[in-house]
Amino acid sequence: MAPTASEKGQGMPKIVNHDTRRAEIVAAAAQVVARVGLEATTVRAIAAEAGYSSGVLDHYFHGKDDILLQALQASHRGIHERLRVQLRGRRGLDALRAMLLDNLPVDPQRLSEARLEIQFWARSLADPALTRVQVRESGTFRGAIERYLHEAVADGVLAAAVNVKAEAQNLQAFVDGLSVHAAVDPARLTARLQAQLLDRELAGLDR
Amino acid sequence: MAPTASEKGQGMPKIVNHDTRRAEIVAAAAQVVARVGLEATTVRAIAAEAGYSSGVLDHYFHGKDDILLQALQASHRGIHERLRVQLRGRRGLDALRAMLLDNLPVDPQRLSEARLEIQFWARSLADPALTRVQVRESGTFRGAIERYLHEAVADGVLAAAVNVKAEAQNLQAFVDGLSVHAAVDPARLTARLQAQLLDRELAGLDR
Amino acid sequence: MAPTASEKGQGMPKIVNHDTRRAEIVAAAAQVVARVGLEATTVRAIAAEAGYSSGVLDHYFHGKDDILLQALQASHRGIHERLRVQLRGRRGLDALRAMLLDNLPVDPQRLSEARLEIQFWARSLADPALTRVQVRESGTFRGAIERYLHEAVADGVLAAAVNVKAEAQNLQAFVDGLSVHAAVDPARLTARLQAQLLDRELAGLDR
Amino acid sequence: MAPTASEKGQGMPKIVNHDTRRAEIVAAAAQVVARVGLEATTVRAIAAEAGYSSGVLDHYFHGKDDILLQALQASHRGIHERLRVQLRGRRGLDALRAMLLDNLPVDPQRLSEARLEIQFWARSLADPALTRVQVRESGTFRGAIERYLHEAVADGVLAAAVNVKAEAQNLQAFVDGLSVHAAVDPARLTARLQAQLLDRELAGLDR
DNA sequence: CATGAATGAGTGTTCATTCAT
DNA sequence: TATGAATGAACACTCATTCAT
Repeated sequence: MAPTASEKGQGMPKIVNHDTRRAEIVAAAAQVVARVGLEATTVRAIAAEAGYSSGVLDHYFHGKDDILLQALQASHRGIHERLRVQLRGRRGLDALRAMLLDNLPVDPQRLSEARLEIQFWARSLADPALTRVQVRESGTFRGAIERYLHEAVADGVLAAAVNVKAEAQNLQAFVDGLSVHAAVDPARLTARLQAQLLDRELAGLDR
Repeated sequence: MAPTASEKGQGMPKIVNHDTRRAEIVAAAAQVVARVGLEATTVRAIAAEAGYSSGVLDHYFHGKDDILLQALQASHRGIHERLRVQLRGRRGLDALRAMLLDNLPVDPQRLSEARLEIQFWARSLADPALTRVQVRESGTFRGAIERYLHEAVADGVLAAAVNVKAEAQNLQAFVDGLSVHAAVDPARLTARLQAQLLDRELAGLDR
Repeated sequence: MAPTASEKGQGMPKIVNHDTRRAEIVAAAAQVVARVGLEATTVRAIAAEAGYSSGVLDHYFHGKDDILLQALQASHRGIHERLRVQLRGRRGLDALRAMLLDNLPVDPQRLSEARLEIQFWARSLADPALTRVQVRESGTFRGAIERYLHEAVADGVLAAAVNVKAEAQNLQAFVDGLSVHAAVDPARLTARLQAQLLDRELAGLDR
Repeated sequence: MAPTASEKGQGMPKIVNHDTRRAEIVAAAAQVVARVGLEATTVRAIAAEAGYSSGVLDHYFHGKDDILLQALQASHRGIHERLRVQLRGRRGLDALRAMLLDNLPVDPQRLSEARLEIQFWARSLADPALTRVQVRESGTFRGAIERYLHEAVADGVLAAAVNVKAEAQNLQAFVDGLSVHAAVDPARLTARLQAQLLDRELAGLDR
């Protein structure tokens, strides 16, 4: 079988796929931000993480802010894609629990995502453009929670009197707050404990 | 006759109260951090906010990190003091609700505190010393929640079967998460809405 | 049948005329320099102007300085060629006026040449190799002025007492100075005004 | 006698005169530009020339462009001041000759000024802000020439029929053009020769 | 004690150059 | 031959820190 020339590390043809390279660097940037924080993230560190020299970034991005914003958005896209696959065919409280659990730092990958997100929360407080991105993302996520709650009501699992919008907001606040606590103190808030706390919070819905 | 040493511009050695001066500068630092974020906070901006030249900081602190850490701790002390006064003689769910509401960004002062806190969450993820401060503070706060929950159980307001530790953790997560959301999108999460959401969350305890 | 080697994208070795390609790129470089100045001229901009990728330059030049020097010399050659055609069969003051007028930025092409020249004046002050080029070129031009002045004397149009060398230098200084002024402030120094000023300057010769 | 503490190099009081320091650095910048050209002028070279570290510039200027523009304007101011002193009480052709001669690179100081000016001509072709500065300065200078020509007419030294505006423009073009030639080829255009050429040009006015 | 001038390391960014394809 | 990806040095600029006054 002929080897696929598009595989990484091969003697690549002179033309590289820009989107691929961009994704590579953006992933490296996300790693660095999650590891050392936004403040300590330098373009040199990103380039080194990606295995390139600092100059490469110039070919694929419009400066550092561009890279960082793309790193945030790539993280969001990754989460969305994971959820899309994971939640296919599921609905109501089942889907809701899965989605919320997926947003907790219960494993290294999700911890990394949470750490990244927290960094950008801080920055977005002083950056209107970033604020808009966060507000939109947050709204999308909350909308999904509301949808699943409505399904639960339709399925008769939840009382029709439930204030869906308020409960959705509270669940989102709970999950994001628990993410912070678990990110700051992972030894105490184990994956198992996080799941238990989530279930307890969801149990509060039956009223 | 005693000379008024507090007058400015004298040639004689000034007798200043170090703690007072430190507190002044630390308060200025907290203001700046809350306003522009940790990344954009410069020692010159802090000095200017306090009404001094940048060099003064050298006399009272061991560098920028020292100032910032003290700013965080001063914010914590301020909150504790406010709660001490506010909660005197109160107990159970009444005290719990008051304490949690005090921790939400429902007015400019509390919004400023929330903004400051979020900045330090981000930084503490990459700074072990800061992590310890945050874990301790967080534990103290959670301990207070647990105490009030125990009182509620003792008063018969809450069922004895309630898992106090878990509920305390969840309430803290909820409050911190809501703080972030309200800080990022204050237009949507008004003070009134925050209070309603808090009451709804507390209502979930009655089970 | 002979294959058309000039078609793009062929796998076979391309037969290109090096001198033609060089001339193409050099012309592009001259355009860029005239438009944005030497400081802002990048090899990528030159390549883009010529319709090639930046790497091509490597095949035809010994670095950026080589391209720029050739651009200057190409501009000089272009002017010489234009004059050769334009002045064929003319002599004395008639030829002199035509030559000097040709050196003023009275139309877009000549303005471009003037702008290019001014850029290189600046650079030649700090680059001995460039200085030599400029001194030689300047000398050639001044020699032509002197030749036409001699012809004018021979034709009895100019007094034999005229100091040809001095007048030639002054006319050249005048033309170059006016070129700068017209290049910097083209709105004020219109083509028409430049011609009038030149004629006035030439009128000063009748003494 | 008590030493004046404001003298340079002394153990200066903690307060330095900002204007003095600025002038110092601007003078250093002008030197560097005149010596190596605008392109090769770095802030580090300017700082080194002034005897400071690169960071000082931050205290006194709004970036490199600010320094360079001030260097140009300082050169202009220096020339104006020198002329003001030199031309006091003089008028007509006498003042005119003195002013024009002062603008030729007849000594190291004036050569330096000419070299600086030529650098900025080049840059102003691509920098509208700089163009405005140059056009204004050029206009002021030409206005002075016109004034002296008018005086010469009033004094009966020059024919009333003289087109003052045109002659002023031509004299300015001549002086600037000769400045370039002398700056590029100082060995050929000695101070003595420049003066002779200027006198010859001025002689052309008598018509 | 307070000042603010000065330092210099570190940053993001630009870009001529190289070279595998 | 032509490409454009990759390099890495050089740059302007920021800023915490130091310290003479």
